[in-house]
Amino acid sequence: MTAGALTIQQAAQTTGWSARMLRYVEDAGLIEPLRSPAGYRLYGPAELQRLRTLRALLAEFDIGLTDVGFAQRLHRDADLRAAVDHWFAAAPRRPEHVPAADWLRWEQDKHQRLLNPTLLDPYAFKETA
Amino acid sequence: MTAGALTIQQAAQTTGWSARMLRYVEDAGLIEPLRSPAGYRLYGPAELQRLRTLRALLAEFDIGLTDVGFAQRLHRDADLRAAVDHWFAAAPRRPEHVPAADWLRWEQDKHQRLLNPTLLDPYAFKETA
DNA sequence: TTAGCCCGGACACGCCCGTGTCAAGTAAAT
DNA sequence: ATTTACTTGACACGGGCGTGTCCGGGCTAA
Repeated sequence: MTAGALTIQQAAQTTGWSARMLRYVEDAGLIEPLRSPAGYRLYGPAELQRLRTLRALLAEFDIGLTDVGFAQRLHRDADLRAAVDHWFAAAPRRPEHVPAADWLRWEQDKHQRLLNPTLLDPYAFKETA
Repeated sequence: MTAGALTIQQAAQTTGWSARMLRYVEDAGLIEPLRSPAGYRLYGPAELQRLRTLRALLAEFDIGLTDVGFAQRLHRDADLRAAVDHWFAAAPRRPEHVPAADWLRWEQDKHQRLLNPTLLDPYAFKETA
């Protein structure tokens, strides 16, 4: 069995994680090793490489496992990705060279323009209970 | 002043957030309203709309503000985005129709193939202290 | 001027994240 | 057969997230 895949302890020492964390990473859905018939986790070279790069990723950008988990969700759930992208697309990216006061006036003007009786009042709030 | 932009309390009631949360959302870097000369937050229609869609986003997908914050980081930091994408690209997306045992053998074979003396041993771990 | 908003800062509190450790049961190695 | 390693499950605990609340001080409108 020492042939092709490493056991969790060996994988831990070879990647710098702890065995506990390897299970935790698996719970997070990030790296799910194969199992032996008896249920032992078997880490192949691909998993080991991914574990190392994951470590580097977390360290280099100071992010958490949950962040990568969310990125994975973003990566897989097209609806979520679309919704988030759409939200960012609505960002009021005011140009830096416009003084805040002027931009406020422009915002106010836009508000007036938006007060079209055929549209809902943008100030209204309906509780989505 | 009741003309074009709403004060924090009004914005809160009109969007369903609390004033406290509006400040928190601002701290998270997600929605940063303009300020009056005296420092009062001024929420325009764009901010209000974004606040509402943000609420819907969090509720619909059961995600947190930090998740959206991370998505924003992903959205802005090209290096981070590239690193994360690269990590996902290395995912061992084994096809579902291949039995685990066979796939393990394939992995082992790949491991053997990778044991090229010109490459680093994929099992090696160097502490990046 | 006085009542009512706003500001930043802080304390509090419950819940989740990351991590170690321990326990009871099963598999592997010697 | 015994020791070692793996499994799941749990308790613990420091830190951050999400949120309310209260404070002391500045702004604003009646």
